[in-house]
Amino acid sequence: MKAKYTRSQEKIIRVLKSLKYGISAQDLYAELKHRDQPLGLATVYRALEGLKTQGTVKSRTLSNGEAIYSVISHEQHHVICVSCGQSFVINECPVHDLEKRLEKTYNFQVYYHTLEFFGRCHECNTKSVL
Amino acid sequence: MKAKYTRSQEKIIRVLKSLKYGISAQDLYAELKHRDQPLGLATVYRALEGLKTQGTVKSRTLSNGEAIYSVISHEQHHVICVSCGQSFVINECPVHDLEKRLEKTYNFQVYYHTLEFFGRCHECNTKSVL
DNA sequence: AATGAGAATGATAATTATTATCAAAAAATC
DNA sequence: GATTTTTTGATAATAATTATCATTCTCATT
Repeated sequence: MKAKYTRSQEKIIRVLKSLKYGISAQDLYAELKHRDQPLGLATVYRALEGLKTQGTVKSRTLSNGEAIYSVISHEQHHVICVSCGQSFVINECPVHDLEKRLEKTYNFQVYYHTLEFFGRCHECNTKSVL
Repeated sequence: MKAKYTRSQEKIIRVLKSLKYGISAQDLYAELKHRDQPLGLATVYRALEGLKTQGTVKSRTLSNGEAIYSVISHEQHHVICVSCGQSFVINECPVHDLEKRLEKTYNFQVYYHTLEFFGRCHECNTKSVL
């Protein structure tokens, strides 16, 4: 287990920890510039990639292809409407037992998991929007 | 609830049902051509989008940004190595109770959910690959 | 302090999946 | 059968991500 981060990674961790929700790489790039801690876009991507493989940061990919990054800490899952795209956060999570079992069965070290429910929100359902 | 599909959508459903695992839009496009049922690429995307909002098809997005589509039927979740990218299929799923509860709490119609565990596989862990 | 090897960085080009556009073809409706 | 609407396909446009490569920084060793 190494624990050293590059300067870029440290900047990024600081920003991520200051945010309540995840952020895209592009927005992170803008946010760093805004905080007078600018990093090249390529560096942002590289640093995030590194943090991800080290298990410090997690990402979930939206359906438009952009990835949302956040530090691995508080569990936070989502309910997403396939019609309007709006998403709610949920905090319950019943998979911890399964997680433990998977680690044994597959000899796999689990860093984090994602759980997302897709469907239609009340509004889109009543509007019968397609 | 309408249930009519376009011709393209029917072709696509037929292919998806014949596959044991999900497939990307690009590969689906190639597969359709290969089966002498060619569709334009734009049509493939459009049809999938439609099937998704109707709740017939689900997708999960890989970290490289490409979306994997499959018919909503058998539950199938994944364990994914953040280092080598390999993924295993798991069939257990302990979230059905939660799902029912969410539908009530949020007045949300859940079509499907995704559950993915990210971490490092045994091989990458022992190799200490970064 | 100077040096030198290797890692990290940044500007930019290249890649790739997806979406938008728009005219032609097909289906549905009258 | 004419017309209106929907679907389709070729292709251009978009946008996120990755590759390239020259430059800069780190830091161990002299």
